[in-house]
Amino acid sequence: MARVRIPVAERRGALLTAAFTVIASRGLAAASTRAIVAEAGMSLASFHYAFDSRDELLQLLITEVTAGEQAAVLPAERAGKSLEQLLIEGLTGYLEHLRADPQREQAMLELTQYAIRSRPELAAQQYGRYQEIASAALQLAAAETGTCWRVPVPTVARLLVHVTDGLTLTWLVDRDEHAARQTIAAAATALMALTRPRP
Amino acid sequence: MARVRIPVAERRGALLTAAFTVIASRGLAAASTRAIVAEAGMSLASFHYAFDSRDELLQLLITEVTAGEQAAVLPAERAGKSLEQLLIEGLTGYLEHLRADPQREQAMLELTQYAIRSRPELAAQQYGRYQEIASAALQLAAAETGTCWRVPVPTVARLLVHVTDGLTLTWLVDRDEHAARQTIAAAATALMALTRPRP
DNA sequence: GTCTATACACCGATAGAC
DNA sequence: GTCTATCGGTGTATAGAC
Repeated sequence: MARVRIPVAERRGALLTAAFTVIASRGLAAASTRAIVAEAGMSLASFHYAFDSRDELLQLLITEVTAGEQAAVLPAERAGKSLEQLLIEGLTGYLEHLRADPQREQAMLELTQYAIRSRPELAAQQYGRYQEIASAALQLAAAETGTCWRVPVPTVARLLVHVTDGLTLTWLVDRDEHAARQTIAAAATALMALTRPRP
Repeated sequence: MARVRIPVAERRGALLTAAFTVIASRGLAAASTRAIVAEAGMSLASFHYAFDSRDELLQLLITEVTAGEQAAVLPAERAGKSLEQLLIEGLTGYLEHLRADPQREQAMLELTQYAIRSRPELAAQQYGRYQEIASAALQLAAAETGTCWRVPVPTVARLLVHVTDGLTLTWLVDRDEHAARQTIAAAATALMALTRPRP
């Protein structure tokens, strides 16, 4: 092994990255401490120098990875577009993100389920963050298109998160891009029923 | 142990049931062959007499459990109700089903993710079945309310499955029944945008 | 056919040399 | 601080008595 002194914070970061890589490529069940240190090129003992336990690493991984989620739902170029168009483009952008790295989203799902069983409050925090991101995007999109929501924005946000979750699960299962695009268009049309022009 | 001869088919059934019980209560990761036979009150050797491997049992469990899914989405009493009302009642019925046995749905999710990694075609079959059930329910509900769908029914069905998946995941995470009901109402309103009166 | 006993790989975690 | 070596435990699967 590479008998080199590495600051513990850096080691922890490397182990977190390695753990996510292993989970994404081979699943949470295969993410043993040994598999993680092999991925990171460290010895097994270094793992337990940086973390007390595998469980501690996984819990930290959940919070880290959730915090890193970006509001990728809003398209960059928004001028002159309708809200329905923004919804379609936003969801399509998410689909592209999913297609570009399916294993990443699958890893997120596995971590969520692990969290539900072992640390429910972490899972709740993760979903709270998703809903905040969705709320902000929905609010901004409405504001920029002279529209407002007829039901409370958090409720629409929750529904939008349902749609992205469903999109993720179903696409991971059947990889049917055409059906996914059709569904996105239908979802956007449906969501428009929850809006009205700004008075 | 209970040195009694049991037909192999019966043993397989008992092991499948026991496996699902263990997965629901303690998670797929905890569903070792030892845990399963303990739940079933058998010896470990009986497991490998009935199944070649743990993996074979899990694959069979996925197909069995999927086939047993019922179209619980349609309310029983439908006369004189609007389509929107039917959608609300159907989704609320699903929420009640989820609240009554959360661990069951969590087990289904864990099995789905296992299938995505190990036998994608099984997962695809599972979701295909969900979409068929949803399609049939949507078609019937529209027919009974003098309505028709403006987009292809399979597309609406896919969206509806997204909503139930999202409902499941988010509710398992935050157990917020009030928010779930608000979201169901919003989803029903939104879906109505995909209908028109029958000509 | 059904059991007990066991083989053998891998797990998380730690002791102790350096 | 970082390593190698090893502990005690559990995993899947099987051998062999009955």
